[in-house]
Amino acid sequence: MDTEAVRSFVRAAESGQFQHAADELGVTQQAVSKRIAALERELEVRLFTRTARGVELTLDGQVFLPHARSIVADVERAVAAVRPGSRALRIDVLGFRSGQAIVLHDYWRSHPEIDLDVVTLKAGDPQVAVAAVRAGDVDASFRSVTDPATLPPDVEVIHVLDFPLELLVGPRHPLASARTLTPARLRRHRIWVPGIAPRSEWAEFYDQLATAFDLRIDGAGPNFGVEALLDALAESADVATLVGSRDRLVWPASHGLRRIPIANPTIAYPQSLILPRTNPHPRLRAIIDYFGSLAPLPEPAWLPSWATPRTSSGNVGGRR
Amino acid sequence: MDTEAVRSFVRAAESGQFQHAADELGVTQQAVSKRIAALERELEVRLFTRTARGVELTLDGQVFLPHARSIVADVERAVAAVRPGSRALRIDVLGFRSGQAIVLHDYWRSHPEIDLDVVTLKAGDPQVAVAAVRAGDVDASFRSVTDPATLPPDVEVIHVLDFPLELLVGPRHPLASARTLTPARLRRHRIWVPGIAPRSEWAEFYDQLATAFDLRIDGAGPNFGVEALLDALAESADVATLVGSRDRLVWPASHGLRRIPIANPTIAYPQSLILPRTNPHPRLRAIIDYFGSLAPLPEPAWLPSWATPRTSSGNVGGRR
DNA sequence: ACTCAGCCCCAACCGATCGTTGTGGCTCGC
DNA sequence: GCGAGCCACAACGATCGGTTGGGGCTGAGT
Repeated sequence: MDTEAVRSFVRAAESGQFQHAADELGVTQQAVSKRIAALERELEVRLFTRTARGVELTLDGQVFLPHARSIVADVERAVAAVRPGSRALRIDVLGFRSGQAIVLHDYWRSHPEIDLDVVTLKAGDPQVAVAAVRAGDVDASFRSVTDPATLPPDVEVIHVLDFPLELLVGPRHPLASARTLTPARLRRHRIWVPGIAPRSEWAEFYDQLATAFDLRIDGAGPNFGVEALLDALAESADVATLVGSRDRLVWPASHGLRRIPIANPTIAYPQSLILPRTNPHPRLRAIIDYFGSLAPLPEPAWLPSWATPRTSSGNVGGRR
Repeated sequence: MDTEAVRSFVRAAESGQFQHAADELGVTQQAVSKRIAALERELEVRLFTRTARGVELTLDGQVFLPHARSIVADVERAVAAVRPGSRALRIDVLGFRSGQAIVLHDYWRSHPEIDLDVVTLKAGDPQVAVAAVRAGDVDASFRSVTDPATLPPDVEVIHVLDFPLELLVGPRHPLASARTLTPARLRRHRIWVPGIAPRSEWAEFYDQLATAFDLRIDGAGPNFGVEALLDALAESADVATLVGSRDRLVWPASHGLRRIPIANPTIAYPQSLILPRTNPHPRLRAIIDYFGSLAPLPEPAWLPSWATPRTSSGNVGGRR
């Protein structure tokens, strides 16, 4: 099916004349006639009754019209989403199930009129994200930035959210029945966070966390994927892991797993948005403001050394 | 834009290989390659990065993918809506603003998974509706039927709803400030219902109504459309009209018009569905049941002689 | 009553496009 | 280093999409 034909159909249905539709579309009336005929052939249905003064929708045409409008609108949105120049707001996240994606989805649900695209640059390396932002491939990248000074001067870093961590344990783990935990209670329990690259922000974060609360955090070992980790946790009586409270995992309930909040202090992982310093996408500001309006971290909170607790209005817009 | 190209894009994105997508679509790999290239040319954007082992979505491709899926789904729904054989449920109403259309819209909102199309056969003549139902052009027609015996035996008539009437008056009318009215209060006030064809169900209805309550109902005069009627009502100090409580008019508030419910007894206009006796659309039953579940008319109620008050389960499925 | 204007469809033509077959280049894995 | 498995490019025939030209139909105006 040719979407130009669908567009012609909509125009013709609106004006009741092929001629008029043809003029609007900049083609001859015969072309419109052929397009409609092709559409009718494909649908095996007559869409218009031809009269001496123009055309009139048949019943089937009447039914098809709203669908046709929907198709046209859909195509236009799709084109606008990728065509250079008129591109929708595009934000890079670490994964579609990550808390980053979840909060963006929440934002979109409360502002459905915003054309927002969420993508993942398949790279752990922050330099890739920075390069994509600078090149304009994405409008902003959701990352954790330990040291803004290492970034080039033409990107801006805004600390937008802190994600509290929760303990994820299987049913046989000694802490499984706790309603809530303090970091001190985690001492001497083995915490397994596979797949952490050395010298990454996560490695640094867990390093500081282990030191601060005297924890046993094990980042070694190969990463066989989330599924394997969950399976291992479900079986084990002594291994736990940490997850962001807003991360969406794959049906944790089906493994009998439990998520246990951590408080006093709350342990949070700080997240920033990397965006170009010049000509950032105008819609970005609204999203950053939205993040600012969300509930702040419960007190007391622990954050790694490179972050200060996000205040509702303090550092928005400034480089940290 | 060719929707086949979009479909190819989705398949290729899913399998990561043009070859595989081509096999599924029953064309050669070269054809898929060309289709994608055409898409990329049209969007002025690269959708895939070509690798030795297949293809991988670019950022733009990643953004385009959900839109593409949406387009494909949209097209499929549009085709299914009109293609003979696999057609969505289609119900004829008197007008898109009529109470009939409103209740169908309510039904659709509570069952959005049902593909439901609402159309209007542009004819007052019930015979046209009956013919359309018999021919299968529509699955059911929403009409008021005074005498089912006059209809051919292969259609079924089910009394599904009664629409209470309200008085519509301008601000200067003596009854304008009433909160509610009885039919007796309408006596000696002029009620104007233009555009009623002689010997139509509406004519018969108003005839019986006028006799029953000794009312002055004036059905004569040319009908210049709803707008003109509303304008006239807004100006006049002595003319009123009757409208269905669920009919949606064109911003009656903007004319300073008031709708005043009528009770003791409630005056209701009975509505039936005409459907084929053999092989009615299976989804129709659910809609009829939904109508049956709606609140019944408030008591006491007046109905024309050809109708009996609808009971919640009594006459559903039977010919009346 | 006749013409004329304004629709639409059909026919003929032409260039662009789509699909095919045949080839070549590229990168993995053996 | 070789072959398997991809994708892109080239050439070719069929089809399609557009245009011009012409004809039929209907309703308005003279």
